[in-house]
Amino acid sequence: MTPRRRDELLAAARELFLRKGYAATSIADIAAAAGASKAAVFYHFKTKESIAAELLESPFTAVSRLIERAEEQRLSPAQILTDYIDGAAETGAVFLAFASDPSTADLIPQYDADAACRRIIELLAGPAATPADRVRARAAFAVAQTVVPTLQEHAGLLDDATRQEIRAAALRALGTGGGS
Amino acid sequence: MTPRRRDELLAAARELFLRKGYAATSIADIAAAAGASKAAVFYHFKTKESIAAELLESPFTAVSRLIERAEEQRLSPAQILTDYIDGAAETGAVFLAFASDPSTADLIPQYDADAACRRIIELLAGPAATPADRVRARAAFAVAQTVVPTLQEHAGLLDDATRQEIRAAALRALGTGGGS
DNA sequence: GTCTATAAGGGGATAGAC
DNA sequence: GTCTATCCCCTTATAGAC
Repeated sequence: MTPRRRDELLAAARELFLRKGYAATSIADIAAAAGASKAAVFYHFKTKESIAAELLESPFTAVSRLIERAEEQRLSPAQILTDYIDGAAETGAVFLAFASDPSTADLIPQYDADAACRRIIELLAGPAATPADRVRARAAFAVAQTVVPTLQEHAGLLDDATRQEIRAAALRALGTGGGS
Repeated sequence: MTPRRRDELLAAARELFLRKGYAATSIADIAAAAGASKAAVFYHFKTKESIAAELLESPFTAVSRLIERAEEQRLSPAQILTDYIDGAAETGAVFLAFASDPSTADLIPQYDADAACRRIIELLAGPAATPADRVRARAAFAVAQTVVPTLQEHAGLLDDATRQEIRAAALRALGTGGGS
């Protein structure tokens, strides 16, 4: 009932997609990293794409929900950044890694990480944003993205102090007090 | 004497590497984008790698020289960030794009963009850096990297005001006055 | 469920005509 | 210099034995 192998393959795929990118990772790479054969991969997953889709599903819906809440409840930039950073830290930065991997553009149309990022930046910039506002919003979002390399250096774990430090830097980059 | 075709191919390759990433861009893509055949690409360039190497050479040496100067003359974080952003804006952000494309890791050992980025972050963090210092240095560097999407939105041109805005956001993220 | 073997296609790269 | 045609390997994906 518990297909352990499947999880090992999924974990191997995640690690490789994060380190080498989606396009540069082959099914053979994934199989070898999990100590299995290529055919085993295709027994557990229909296509290479579907592996990416499975890895991305939960992180992507988390970000989507954040965007919805931000729009409906008019969350402040500080709240958006905090939620985004916490979510990224918890889901192991898969969303960010895929969003910044150009070879995954248009891979899974339902999970358009790039569009989600652009929307978040718009929300950070505010309703009547000037070009300068957008530059600052992009800067703040870029700081939030540093959870990826930070996670990699901290062996997949982000302590609270580090998370706060990233959040503070993002807010400073945004250049506001963080209020509504 | 002036092989125009070569420059067109180089320009097409740059555009595609930036948009889709190195691994996801095929020789056929490059040839089609320049209105040529695959064989034409291999007449002008020995390998696909060599195209990347040629695109990366000038931006990489610019960054290398910045690192050398920063080490020898003990440049301040503000000076390093300013130079880096200006250099990135001038070289069309090729360096940054390759540095953030995971599929180019170890492509050209001489041009290790990732190592260069880590070195710059160390220099920004300072000699006796705490973990928090490193987080802030990474944040500032991440802000500098936003020249990539910003250039893309501004059709390859960064006006002085925008450049200053990015620079200011990076310095705020770093959390210092920008002094020595 | 996992394997070996293989099909089908795309990738980088070459040969040779023009 | 540029093309068409081709080579060969690697990639995704499938078939079928165990």
